[in-house]
Order: sequence, then structure tokens, then C-alpha cells
Amino acid sequence: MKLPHSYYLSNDVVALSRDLLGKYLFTKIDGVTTGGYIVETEAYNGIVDRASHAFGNRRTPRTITMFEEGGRAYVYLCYGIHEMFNIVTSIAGTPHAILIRALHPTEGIDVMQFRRNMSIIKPTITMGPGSVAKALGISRKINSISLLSDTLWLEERGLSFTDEEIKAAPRVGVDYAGDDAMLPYRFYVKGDVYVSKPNK
DNA sequence: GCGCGGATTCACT
DNA sequence: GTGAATCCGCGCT
Repeated sequence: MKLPHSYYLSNDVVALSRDLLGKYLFTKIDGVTTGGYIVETEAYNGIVDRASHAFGNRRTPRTITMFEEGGRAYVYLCYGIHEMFNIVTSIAGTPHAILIRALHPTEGIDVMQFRRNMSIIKPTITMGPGSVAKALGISRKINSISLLSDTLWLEERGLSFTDEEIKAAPRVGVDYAGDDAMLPYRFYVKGDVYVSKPNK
């Protein structure tokens, strides 16, 4: 079942980040479906979070997507090379977003392998945010697209993890954020081979 | 206009 | 473990 629009309207982006572990994420491009379940996320907590692009209520052509109503994709280019896929949450005007950092692939693995230029399957196929977006065929062209569309959506399939199976930790690559860099806003499934390290 | 640097990945030592 | 790749968003002049 697709996650309903209401799922994305929660104002608690940190709780939602944890809840997304085990949810399935799919794209359907040129008739081919690819995806799997989410095993690593990071929460970006609106205008008070120094690590967020929207910190200080910064509205620019890039960040405006985060200020839209929840239930959309926020896709941007990082380091001039990698596309990053985020889930926008909360109501319009509150720029919460969740970065999808790793996926445990289940469907369309051969196509994802082709998109990643991999001759043999390795865990790095969907490990790390740039890899997830590339494997799923997500680019800036679909920035702001609805997560209830036929191109990109999430599903609940009855998979969940206990608190013992989940680790909360500081986010990756946000040293510029001062004290906010230490907040435990990264969530992952312990020991899953697709989680970017460390994964214990 | 200019310049800095980034929510990273990969090849290579 | 280290460094290159590579684009453009963003703040400041």
C-alpha cells in the first residue's frame, strides 16, 4: 500500500526519519520498477537546524521545494557530481526534509546495476545518498514531484524494526553545522550491509 | 560578477 | 587513507 498523503504532514521530522526505516521506496521509469526498503535516513529539522539548507528561513530557488507541503521529493546536486534525494515533510511553510542515505534493494536490481555501471552486484549499489539516487534513476528533473505519483512513491509492506535493531547517531558530512552536527538525527538498521559505515 | 565550498564517491597508493 | 572530480548555489562586492 502506498503511504498516504497524511503520513508526510507530521511535524516531527526526527520521529518520521526513524519510522521510515523498513518502508519501501520505488521508482518506475520507462515502465521499469526499481526499489527496496529504506535502511538509513537523516532528519533535517527546518529553520533552526544549522545543517539544513533552509536554516534561518532561507528561501532560494533551490530550497523553496522544502517549504512546500510534505509529500514531495527534494532533489539537489552536491559537490557538482551527485544527486541527493530527500522526502519533504510537514505543512507548507515548514521546511522539514529527510535524506535517504541507504536502501536495501529488492526489485529491479539488474536495472539498478546498469545505472550504477556495475558488472557485479555489490552492497555499494545503494549505499550512500548519491548511490541511492543514481540507482533509482532520480535526478533534479523530478525535484518537487509528488510521492503519490506513478513515477516515485513509498509503500508500507509490514516490515518494521525494534528499537534494539535501530541506531541513532550524528549525521554525516555536516561538520559546518557547529553544535547541530552532534544531534542524533541519523537513523539506520544495525548490521545491514547496505548501510554506509559505521553500521553497528 | 566573483569566489568559496559542499547532506559524496571512486580510483589509487 | 588520500585526493581528484565537477557544478552551481549562495553571499558579498
